[in-house]
Amino acid sequence: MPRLTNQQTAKLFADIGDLLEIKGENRFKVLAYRNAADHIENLSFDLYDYWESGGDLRKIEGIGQAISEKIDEKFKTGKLGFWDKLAAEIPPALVEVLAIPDVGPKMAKAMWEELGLTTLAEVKAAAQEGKLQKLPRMGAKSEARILASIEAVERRETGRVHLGVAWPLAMRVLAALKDLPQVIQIEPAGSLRRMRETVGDLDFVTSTEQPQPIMAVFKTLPEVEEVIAAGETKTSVRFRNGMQADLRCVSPSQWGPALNYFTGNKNHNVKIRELAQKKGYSLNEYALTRTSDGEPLFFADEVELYKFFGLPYIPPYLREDRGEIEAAFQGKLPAGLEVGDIKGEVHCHSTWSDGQHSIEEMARAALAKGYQYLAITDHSQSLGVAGGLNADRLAQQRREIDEVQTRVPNIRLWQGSEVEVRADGTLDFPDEVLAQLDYVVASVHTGLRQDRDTLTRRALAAIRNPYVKQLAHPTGRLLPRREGGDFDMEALIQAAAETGAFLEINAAPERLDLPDTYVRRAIELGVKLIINCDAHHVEDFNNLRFGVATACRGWASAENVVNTRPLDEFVAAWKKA
DNA sequence: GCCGTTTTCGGCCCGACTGTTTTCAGTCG
Repeated sequence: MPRLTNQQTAKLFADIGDLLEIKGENRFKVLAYRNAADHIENLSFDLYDYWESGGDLRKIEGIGQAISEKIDEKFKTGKLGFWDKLAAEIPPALVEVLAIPDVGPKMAKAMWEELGLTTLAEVKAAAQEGKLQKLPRMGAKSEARILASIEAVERRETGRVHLGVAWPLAMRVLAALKDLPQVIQIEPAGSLRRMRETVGDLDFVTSTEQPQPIMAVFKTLPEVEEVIAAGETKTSVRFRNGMQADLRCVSPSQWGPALNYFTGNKNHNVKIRELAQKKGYSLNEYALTRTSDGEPLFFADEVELYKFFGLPYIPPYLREDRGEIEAAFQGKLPAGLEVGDIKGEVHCHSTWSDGQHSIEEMARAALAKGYQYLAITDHSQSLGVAGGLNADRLAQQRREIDEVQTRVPNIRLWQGSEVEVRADGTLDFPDEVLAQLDYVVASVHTGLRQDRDTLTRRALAAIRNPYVKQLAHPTGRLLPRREGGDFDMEALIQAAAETGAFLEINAAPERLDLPDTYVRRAIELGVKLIINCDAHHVEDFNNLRFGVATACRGWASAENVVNTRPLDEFVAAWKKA
């Protein structure tokens, strides 16, 4: 039976939720399916493996009797009778109609029932012909907006972007607003503040007594293409790159709940609100209100808000409803780590292969970051497109590294290599060449479409090679869209735990690989993690914040990340079992 | 459909903004 990934299983139940909503099913039932989908997507282990080895599906939050039976049926037979029945009632293509911004379940249902439209293309054609206006509560303006949304979807402008796009944009907006005299506090919120690997919209929250002048500047930023909505306290715009951004203004006394509310994620907020309810309060984005007499309590910051519930401060990167509230109650939140904890890196490139800067420039840039050590790991011979080095050139490069070391003595330099794991599972250099290198990184760049067994065998061979200290970007994914190879990640993580090989958290924003959910699993199994920028340019060292955030989102602390250790201790950690 | 230190039944988070309205439904976050 074809195995399903967590993402595929989650999509199945999310789609069921969508179709049930269009059908007009009880909204809590709809919510239950979406909630189950969210939890499945966030699991730190593979659901299919868990099921296959007899794990109790109902132990997973959000999964009860009905959904566990559906998972069982789907995994066992590859089919789901409930889905087939539902799909016969409601055209499944409506899921993509529902994905159009400004089209919700009511509209999708009306388009289908009254106009017979079931696909994105059909809705677009109808909008162009002015037919949508025949629907109730639908005028020319709504029709035009829907058409514009469809075109944006087709240009792929409404999807999510990785942090390498979202972060600099958010920083530019912040820079333009933060010094305005009316601004008391301002923060980016939403998934960017949580440092999620991809970001859909940008959210900004500001505390002020005078929202209008701030929103006026926001609306006229050079990046703004269109003002979508502009009210008393909220403005929404679309930037030229297609991203939407919201600015919300609250008074300073409301800052704590507001920042918390707009940071999310949604399910974390729901849990916090449930806590409020149990204490006899109702929480909104402005205040906590006592249900009995309507008396509001204000919080000037998030620390005070969490404290009210008897909780320590929960950092934004943990707020994903992955058990952080329960852990906080038990005093078991991970300590996390910071950019400044990283003492060196062992995966970067120079002009010897596809890097933009010389070894000396890279060394000086790393030193300027305060690093104690750096390994230059240019590509190996078979990666021709990236100027991979053969054994002869490696020997030449060794001489240059030695020279640079004498000129830049305050950082320890190593010669490494990012060695290709070839399609047949062998490494790109024989052991006698690997033995001459100070540090060996193994990477699977090619053949990522191979089947699960083949791919997994390749990666395992690399992990188990005695000279390989680290597996780089283990899944091979490229954000925001290309999924990684179909590796048996559980097997890779276990092998890393057994051998002492490091698993990389590649900090390049298009990778962030290991993904945070696997980071968490790796920590559970005692794997030593390592964060590298995979720098091809001196500026790339600034991506470290994304890698550190990914580690934190996977519940890491400094002790789980080997390159938080100073030089001697780091070298001591190299020993493999 | 899920869930339970008040419960196996009866709850399930809340507000801003828009468009087409004559007081509010729909969508979003």
